[in-house]
Amino acid sequence: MNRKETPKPPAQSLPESPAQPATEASASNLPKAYDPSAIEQRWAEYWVRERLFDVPTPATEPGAPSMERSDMGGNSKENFTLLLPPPNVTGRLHMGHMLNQTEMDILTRWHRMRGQTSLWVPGTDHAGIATQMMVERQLAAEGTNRKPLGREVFTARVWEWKRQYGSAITDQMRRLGASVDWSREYFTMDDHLNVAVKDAFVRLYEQGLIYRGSYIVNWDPIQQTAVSDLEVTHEDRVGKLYNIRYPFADGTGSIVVATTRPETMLGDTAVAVNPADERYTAFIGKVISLPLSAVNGSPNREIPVLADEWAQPEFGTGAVKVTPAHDPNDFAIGQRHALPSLTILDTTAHIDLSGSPYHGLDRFAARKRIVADLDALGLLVDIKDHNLAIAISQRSGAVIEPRLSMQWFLAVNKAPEGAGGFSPLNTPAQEGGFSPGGVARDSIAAKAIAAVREGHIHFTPEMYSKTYFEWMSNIHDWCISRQLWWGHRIPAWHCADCRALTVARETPAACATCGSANITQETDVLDTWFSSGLLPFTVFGWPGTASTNNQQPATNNLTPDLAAFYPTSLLVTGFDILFFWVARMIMLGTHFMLDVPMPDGSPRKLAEAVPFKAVYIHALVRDADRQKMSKTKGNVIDPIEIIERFGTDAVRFTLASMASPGTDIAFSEARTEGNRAFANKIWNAARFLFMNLDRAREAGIEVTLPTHTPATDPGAPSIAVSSRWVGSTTTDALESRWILSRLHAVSAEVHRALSDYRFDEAASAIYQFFWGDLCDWYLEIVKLRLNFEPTNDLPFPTSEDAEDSVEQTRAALTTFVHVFESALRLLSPFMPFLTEEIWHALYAGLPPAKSIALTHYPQPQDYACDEAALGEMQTLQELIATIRALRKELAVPERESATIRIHGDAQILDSLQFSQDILARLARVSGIEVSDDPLTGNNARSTANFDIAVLYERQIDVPAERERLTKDLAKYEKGLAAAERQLSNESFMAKAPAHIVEGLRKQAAETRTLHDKTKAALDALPPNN
RNA sequence: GGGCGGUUAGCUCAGCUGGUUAGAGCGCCUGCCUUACAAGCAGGAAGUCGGGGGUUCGAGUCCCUCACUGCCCA
Repeated sequence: MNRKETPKPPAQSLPESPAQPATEASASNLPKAYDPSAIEQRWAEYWVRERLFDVPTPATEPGAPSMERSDMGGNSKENFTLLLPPPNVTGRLHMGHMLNQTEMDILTRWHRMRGQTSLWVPGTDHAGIATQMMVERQLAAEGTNRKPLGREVFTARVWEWKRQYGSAITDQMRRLGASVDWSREYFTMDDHLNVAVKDAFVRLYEQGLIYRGSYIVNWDPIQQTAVSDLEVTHEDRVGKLYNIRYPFADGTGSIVVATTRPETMLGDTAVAVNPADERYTAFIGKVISLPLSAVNGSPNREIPVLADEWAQPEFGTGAVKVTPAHDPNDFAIGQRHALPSLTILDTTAHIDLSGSPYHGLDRFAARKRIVADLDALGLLVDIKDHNLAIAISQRSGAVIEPRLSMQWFLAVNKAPEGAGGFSPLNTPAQEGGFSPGGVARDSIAAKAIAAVREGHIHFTPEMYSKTYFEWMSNIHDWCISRQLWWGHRIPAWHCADCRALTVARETPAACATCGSANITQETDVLDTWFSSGLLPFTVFGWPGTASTNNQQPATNNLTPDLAAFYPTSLLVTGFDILFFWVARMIMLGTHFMLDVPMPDGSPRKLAEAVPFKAVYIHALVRDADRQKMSKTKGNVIDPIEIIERFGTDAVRFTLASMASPGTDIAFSEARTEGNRAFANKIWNAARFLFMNLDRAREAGIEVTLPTHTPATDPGAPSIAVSSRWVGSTTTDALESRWILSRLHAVSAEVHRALSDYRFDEAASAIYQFFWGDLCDWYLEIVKLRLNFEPTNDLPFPTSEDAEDSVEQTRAALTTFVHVFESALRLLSPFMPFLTEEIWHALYAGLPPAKSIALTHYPQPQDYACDEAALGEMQTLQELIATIRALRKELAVPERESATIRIHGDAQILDSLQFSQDILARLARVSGIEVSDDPLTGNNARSTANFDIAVLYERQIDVPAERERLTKDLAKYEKGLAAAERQLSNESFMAKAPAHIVEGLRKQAAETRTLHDKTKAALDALPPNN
């Protein structure tokens, strides 16, 4: 490899010269405690600068062998592709992002290391309202607003804002170590994406799936735009229910209506009662003189009483006022009865009724005045407290004002039309309204439902598919227009002469209907989610017709990138955008991509038209008290601040280890601290390794570092070549055979866990292995084998002994360094910074690959599994633990050695013979006596396999010992009783599977032994004091 | 109102298709500065698996029911 491309030597650990021998990784210049801040920035920059994770567009035709280059690491042929859910360009990194990106990064790094072409595409979203708000806030501070600036100047300001601040969140991402392909970074307002959005819009329009019409929409009076149903939240509040008397025009009486919004009475065009409500049947058809409705001194308007099922007899008085222009339900009633719609509120929710005394009043001020005036007229019957759900705009917090206005809709339940043909308003469905006729076959929604139902997209956790179906089958047409200036402007032009619409990809010169040049472009922009819903194929160049340099020419819209990377493998996201984004990507992806042929030219099936094959929905990150983080509560945890305190790796590891599907994460600083300790543990294990490599070098012992065969493809992982130590033989030391077997097991476990998105299980398996197995046991034992002054330890050294000792040290150190390097690779996707640092230090500036992230991920088949070694080691561990516990109980001073006496079967005694040195070191055993008889004394303990005694004069704490033994005895008695009950149960013996019965028998026998031994020990105990 | 979750050690959470005596991290108690690591080492205590009922040879796991709690939709 090109040495110039190796990173600048880490300040902490790498020697200045990159040309040091491999074994010169040195412990002397590594600080005792791991300091993440000293290394993270450097590696984050290195990964980006060296473009390590860029994936070029495949040069060959799709499906060619270059994409299936590797046979290592199991089933690694398929590409692994995923899209980063684009954060808002206005955003700042929060814990949700960090969890999301940690999970994606772990998976991407894992797949990459397994040899798959792994492409993770980053980008940011232009976030219509949010971004417009940022700039409007700036303008407000300057004492102006967007109106006097005009649209062009304003959008230029937004672009300027984006240029200045738009990379804040991606800069933060770099800090997380996200292994994305930065060369493919996009912004949803990029030119080529704009081309794609326009193209998609025009196609949908031509298919008759986009229509324009006047419907009730959720109107945000602060932003002065329509927002979709999804952008509205409902809050339960205590409001008032006003009962108002409406007198009949003929003076024969009155009817009392109930309403929560009296100010809208100015726009009433009817009163509705239920046809079955006998109280009112006589009134149907009567005419009301609507109070307060007079304008310019004219008489009050007259409105009818009509019958409609929607009026519920049990609600209020059973009679409801109907305001079609300001209530979705009333609008529906208006449609049914052909009522006029009277808009009495302007876009800022002020009364707009010239000549009325209420004209110009804000809706809430108008309410007060109207209620007071009604009261004065004696028409206010009463006011009651009433629980109601208030619709709030998610963005601005404004109370939504349902408003009748001209909007653009995407018909989701309608089959597309063959070609062209705008069918105006033939689907009078609307958001918040009623979608007639269910879901049409071939409709956008139908395909999206089928994609999941037929298993082409799989949700994890599974239950989210239920939520998805529930929503999809009740879906309304999607209001896609927004009255904003920032966003993809709708490619439609209005003709001032013939009023026809011209919808086109390129700005037309004249009206398509009458040829008039007197045309103006639609001022509305598209809902941000419309453009982000297209991303899974537009980021890969669809439709392939534009001439910008990012674009690839394509026939039938199949660009080389689409051929190579579509469908993407996975989407990782939170459930909060399941409908906003996930469902819409599925709808738009299946709709558009079904028209794009497969690379071999065959028609694309639904299975290959989906935008992704799997969706992993992750949890919400809450605070330590399980409270949802919110700015108003002030409990927001800033990931950057946490990272600065604990290090990125520790935070990543914490999130991963708490990420079990289905449950929210209560972010715990204590656990983060624990994982920082884990990082430190690894750091120190590395120091220990380096120290011994130093010593070996000084002693002239040559140790071969793990080699990696360089990858032939750029971006492909190197393969660790480990033949010497992988095939461990029975002549190798126990701890070697054991630790390799553990590596075998943990590799398998991590593979399984990550395949199931069980980040928690994968993290815990690695943690357990690295700390529990490697550090606590293997490393302690290997200390025995590392003998750099061979002759000193032996009473009568011979040259042969010396050679043996050197060989033993070399073998041990070689295994150690290989095991450790494997463990680093295993951990790397979870803790990329720490492992990168240590790995480079190990190779002393001459690493066999540019990054540990480009090496091979440990696979079970890389490590020999030695069942005998596992069993032997387990017994040894049990022996040591028992001796340690006994010593503690006998209060043997920590540093003092003691003789033990053991009673056990031949196998145990046999293995003991080879493990004397281990016992000596790990349990401070100075001598071993074998006893033919069982041991039950004060200083003895029993397990199912052996009895052991520590020969030490000091008396034990008799009462404490009695308590312990009594407790144990009770436990054994209980267990024994349970086991015997089972074993004497005929139906159990008849029906339970053999291995269960066998297991229980064995267990019962062991418990019996323990019980008897414990009983004996208890009996042997002298009386208290 | 409709739907979907959750309730396991002091805290935060695992526990796969029902199967041997329910696990982890943190915290807690005790003893150790054993030259990789005190962000450490060793030992230890701690759970009637929300209540009740049922199915089963066998239930933390399946079913019913109640309680509490969270979320989504209206």
